[in-house]
Amino acid sequence: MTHTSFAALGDPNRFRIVEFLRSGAKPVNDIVAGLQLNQPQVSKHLKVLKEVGLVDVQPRGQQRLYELQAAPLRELHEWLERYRQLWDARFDAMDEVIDELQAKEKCT
Amino acid sequence: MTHTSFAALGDPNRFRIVEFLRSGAKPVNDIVAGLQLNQPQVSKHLKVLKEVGLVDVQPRGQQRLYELQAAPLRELHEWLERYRQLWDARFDAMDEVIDELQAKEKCT
DNA sequence: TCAGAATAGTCCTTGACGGGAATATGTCGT
DNA sequence: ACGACATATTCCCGTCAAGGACTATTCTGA
Repeated sequence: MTHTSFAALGDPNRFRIVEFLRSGAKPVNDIVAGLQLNQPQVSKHLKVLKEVGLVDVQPRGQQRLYELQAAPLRELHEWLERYRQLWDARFDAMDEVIDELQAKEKCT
Repeated sequence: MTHTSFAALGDPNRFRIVEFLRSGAKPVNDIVAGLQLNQPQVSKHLKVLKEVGLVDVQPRGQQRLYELQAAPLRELHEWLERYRQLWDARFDAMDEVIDELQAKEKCT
């Protein structure tokens, strides 16, 4: 569901965590140190982000690597695409370009 | 701020209102009827959406037309673009295309 | 100016959320 | 098995936001 992802990103600290994870998977303590947050709250926020699918965990020794997941972000992006006509004057032109790209794709 | 828009869209009913407004500006009562909500809550949600800039009002007789605003949506879209590499294999190719488009733009 | 329609605001209650502090679980090295 | 480290969970509390019901405002038409 799109709006649950929005809700998760609506919290300032979770938003920061997501931005922090953009540069790659990180263990909890990196987030704690990088964003100056307390460890328990980071774990709690990560739990929420995991529940909505925005991140996934993968154990690495005694630490857990949290990594952004493509699917929900792609979903949000697609949702916003449906509103593109509201601001993008080149909307139609852009559409054509995308079609061209996809056509090229099929040739490979 | 991007995360305030996310917060506003995180509420299920506000999300529905935004989707409902995608087809164009509408008076409050249309939203009330279309989404089966009570009028006061719709007004309250619209107030929130207005505060974060997602909608704007324009009086029309005794009713007020609420309309989606491009700026915040474009902002969200741009924010998500920065995460595109996470899911879009054609990311680099797409980047080139965008550059080309912007180059053409300057020529006009 | 009065009635009625469209919308906004207020008061209240309730449930959810975030933060802090302390504690629990789990894992590694020795 | 033990100690140290990394992370998760629990409890408590204060705050905030959403919905319901009611009321207030503003505009229109007669």
